[in-house]
Amino acid sequence: MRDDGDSRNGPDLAERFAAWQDLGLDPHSCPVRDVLSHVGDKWTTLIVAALAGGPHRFGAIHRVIPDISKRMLTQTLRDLERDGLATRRVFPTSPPSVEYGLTPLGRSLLDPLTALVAWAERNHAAIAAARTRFRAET
Amino acid sequence: MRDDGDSRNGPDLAERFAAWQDLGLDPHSCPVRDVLSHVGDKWTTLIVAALAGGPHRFGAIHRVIPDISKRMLTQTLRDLERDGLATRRVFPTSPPSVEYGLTPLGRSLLDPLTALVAWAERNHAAIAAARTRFRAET
DNA sequence: ACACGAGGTCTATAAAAGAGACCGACAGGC
DNA sequence: GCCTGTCGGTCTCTTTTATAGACCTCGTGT
Repeated sequence: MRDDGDSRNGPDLAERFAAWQDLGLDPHSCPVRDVLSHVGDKWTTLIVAALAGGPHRFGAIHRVIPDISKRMLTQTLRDLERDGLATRRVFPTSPPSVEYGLTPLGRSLLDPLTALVAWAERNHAAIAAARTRFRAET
Repeated sequence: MRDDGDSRNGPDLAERFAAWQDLGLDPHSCPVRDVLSHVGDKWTTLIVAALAGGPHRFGAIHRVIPDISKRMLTQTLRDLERDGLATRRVFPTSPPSVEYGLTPLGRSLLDPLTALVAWAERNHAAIAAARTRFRAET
């Protein structure tokens, strides 16, 4: 816990960043980039949010996020399953139903994700204002 | 939806998510999606991390993130500037040099971003293991 | 005069996302 | 028995987005 009383974590992130570079500098072996590319993609966050309250079926997720194509929904769920963040359970009913849920690992992502979402909610007005200002200046 | 009371922030995110839907359900007007699509994109996080330690010049950022094309670097920096997260200062030297830095708003993003990066560092081994397992199963 | 480096832009190509038709199995209506 | 609809996908086609890399302008050092 390196709190120098300054409450700045900028240097913290900068330090880590420098460390990644020293340790190889190869972007392909950088786990942070690999992980963040997932977390950051357009649908992953939304789907994880949708599953945060409990397991949902494929159709239910689709209803909750209407503007995702089935193709992307399937793919994103596969990726989540592959990375151990989500579970996929098939019930041999007819028609078959499939239920997706978060693993403990997936649930552990909710914490930082919620922080990020909270930041977005706090600051979207400021961002919108900045955009308006920027457009006016050019 | 079941609530077994042991997942503290799961319901939190699920609640917010439900609230976004109640409040319009239009994904285009959802500020969180708008903001997260930025934060999540491949380069934004890296560039913000690179600027976390202080302002850097265009070429310096490029040297630190070698595998970004100039085109994407320019574009991502423009977006950060547009959204009020980064500043761009041109020095009339020759050849002209341009310095990019974070605004207070940009620095406020470091907090949640650091949390996310920390999560990625903590869990990338588990994710890699899950991937290996998944590949073996199929 | 020439090449060079800074900070870009432009173009051509590759990768990814989106729309939406289709599928296989079964259930219910007629 | 036949038609229709549902569920959880896959397949194909089109559009969007990213990448690589050539090129540009301007001044400077040699």
